[in-house]
Amino acid sequence: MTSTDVAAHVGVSQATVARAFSSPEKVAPATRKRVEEAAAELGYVPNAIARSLKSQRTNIIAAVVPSVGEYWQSVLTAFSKQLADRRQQLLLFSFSDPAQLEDVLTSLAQYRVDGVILASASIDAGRLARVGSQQLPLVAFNQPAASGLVPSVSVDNDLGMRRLAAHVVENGARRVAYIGGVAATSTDQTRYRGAAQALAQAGIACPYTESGGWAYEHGYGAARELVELGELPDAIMVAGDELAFGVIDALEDRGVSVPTEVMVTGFDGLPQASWAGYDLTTLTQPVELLVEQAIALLLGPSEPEPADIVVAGELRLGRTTKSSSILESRKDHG
Amino acid sequence: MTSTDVAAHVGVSQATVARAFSSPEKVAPATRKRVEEAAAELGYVPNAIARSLKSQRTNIIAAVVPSVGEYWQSVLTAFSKQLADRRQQLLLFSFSDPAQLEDVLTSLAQYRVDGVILASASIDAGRLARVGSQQLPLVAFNQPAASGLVPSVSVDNDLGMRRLAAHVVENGARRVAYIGGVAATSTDQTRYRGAAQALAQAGIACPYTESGGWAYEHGYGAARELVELGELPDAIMVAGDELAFGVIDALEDRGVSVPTEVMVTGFDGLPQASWAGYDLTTLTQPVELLVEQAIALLLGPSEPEPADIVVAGELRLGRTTKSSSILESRKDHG
DNA sequence: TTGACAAATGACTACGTAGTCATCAATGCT
DNA sequence: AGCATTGATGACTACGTAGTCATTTGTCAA
Repeated sequence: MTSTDVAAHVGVSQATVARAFSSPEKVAPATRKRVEEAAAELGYVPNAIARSLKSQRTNIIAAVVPSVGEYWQSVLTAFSKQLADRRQQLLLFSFSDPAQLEDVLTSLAQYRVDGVILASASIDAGRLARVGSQQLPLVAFNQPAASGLVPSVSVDNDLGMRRLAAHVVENGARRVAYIGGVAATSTDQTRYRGAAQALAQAGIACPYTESGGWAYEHGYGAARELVELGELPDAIMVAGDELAFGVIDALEDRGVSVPTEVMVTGFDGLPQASWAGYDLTTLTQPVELLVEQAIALLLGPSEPEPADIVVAGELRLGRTTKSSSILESRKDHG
Repeated sequence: MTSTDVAAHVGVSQATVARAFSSPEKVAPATRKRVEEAAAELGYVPNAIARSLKSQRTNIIAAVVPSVGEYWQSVLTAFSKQLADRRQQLLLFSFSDPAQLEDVLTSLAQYRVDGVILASASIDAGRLARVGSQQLPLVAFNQPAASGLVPSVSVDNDLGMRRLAAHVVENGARRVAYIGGVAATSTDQTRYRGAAQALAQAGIACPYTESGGWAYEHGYGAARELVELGELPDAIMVAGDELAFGVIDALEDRGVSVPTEVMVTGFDGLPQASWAGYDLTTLTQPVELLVEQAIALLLGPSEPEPADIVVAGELRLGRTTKSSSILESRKDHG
């Protein structure tokens, strides 16, 4: 069913049918009505593929996202919602292994999308630069390594971790451990640096442990090791919320009470952080705002300049760092 | 950069360049090599939009999914992964309100996708039938109401709930309450019916409480009310895992111990159900398998027939229904 | 009444690709 | 040598739309 079919049915030209849909004001009301009725009757809907070929715009935004991880799922949700409001569609390219990225980017290139959201901590700078050198509008999402190479939107990892660090110090932590995700990623590095520097100002060291991933199990495993080594710190700062959930569960499984014996902080502000079961102290990322900025860069009037938009997150205070606990237990023992 | 440009550069016809990419075996190796080199040099990539227009296949599958909910996010992940393996892309259409569905389906129709996955409990049968009456391949995912109207793939809600019910009865439950999601959805109805019938066979009534949604907060709220009314049952069967997490947290917040005082079961088998913090007894949906079936129906050689594929889930036994507890506390009191 | 002008519509074409058919050269067979 | 066969390639065209330009119709003012 094409515009030509409808045209024949109504007795007008194909051009008029096309106009009735793409610029209705250019068609006489009576004609428009007849066209619309015929279209409805015949079940005609304009073909976006053909339109895209003609207009060189697809109204499709591609998102390249890791296929796992609570955080990325929530980001994706936000993108999908906000793009729908702007009548854009989301074409999803997910990958589980950075090695697949090459393939993904290749098939992405074929679709002539209007823009690309590159969201993953595990794309190295070289590849990033290569992708960015194409002419297609690109925005890196929460990927500190992108800075300078391609336009990017990120939460302020450094500031966020500093705030969290300040918070645990205020709450009496004197010995702090840090559990990271994947040490090779810039996100991990930036967050750790923020925490370490802030703690250093308070004269506190902050040993880094790599958990090897960003999932629950990684956090669980890393915390279990920490417990088994003995020497538990007053607080464990964790690089991401999902990791932190694992950390908390590992601690409590082994009879270590959170926050009474050890405080825990996360990072991301996932929905689950607010669940009563965890009630995690974390840095909530303003996901909706970040996504809004990313979309604005992509769909903005001009080509996105390689600017780096950094947005501050919001400190969420949960039960995992209740202030009294450590101080009191310190008194008990002192 | 088009195939024509490359052709001019190499000194062959556009047709040869096109062939070099779409059916390389039809091009002499030497020619192919020259074409590939020129393409690489010029940065030419075939235009999928134009190809789609010509071939009438987009290699794109649309997924219509609710924009919220842990369960749908995990389903989406599975689809995205499995479609990538088959060199298909996923075009995402999410909606937060069933009322938006009309718009979503309209814009979907424009994209001439190769198939549609309709995944939501909240599409009524009438609308479903209307969508199905289009000629485009469609599969309803976990949507019992679709039965007979459009091809569908679902987990066996009835059987699953029966198994869970049998399990809690074996573990000594005598009074059981059911917390549903949205009573108007067929998923909710099917699951409740399964539980109620299985329990009835054991002579146990199973009052239904609607929580009003499928999210954590809904479960939390419903359980809180149950506690405040007093009269706690031995077990609470919950229509979905995410709801169940809320139920568990609400109970424990109010000092009701799970499973010692009240057992809790979920449904879905979300990743979080395996997290140590919850360790929920639930029915794990074989999501990968369900997704595989759905894709097979869509991309299969023939038009999908309105068949209903129902796959059994797997019982996951967690700590939330540890057997001894209720029986022992019963003895203590008895 | 007629010229000027705007509104409405139609004819035509390009977007980039891939399939059909035709053409041409090289090879094998009698 | 002559002819059929095969492989490689080019010319041409359609896919469905929307923009350009030309044409027609209607309206208004001089």
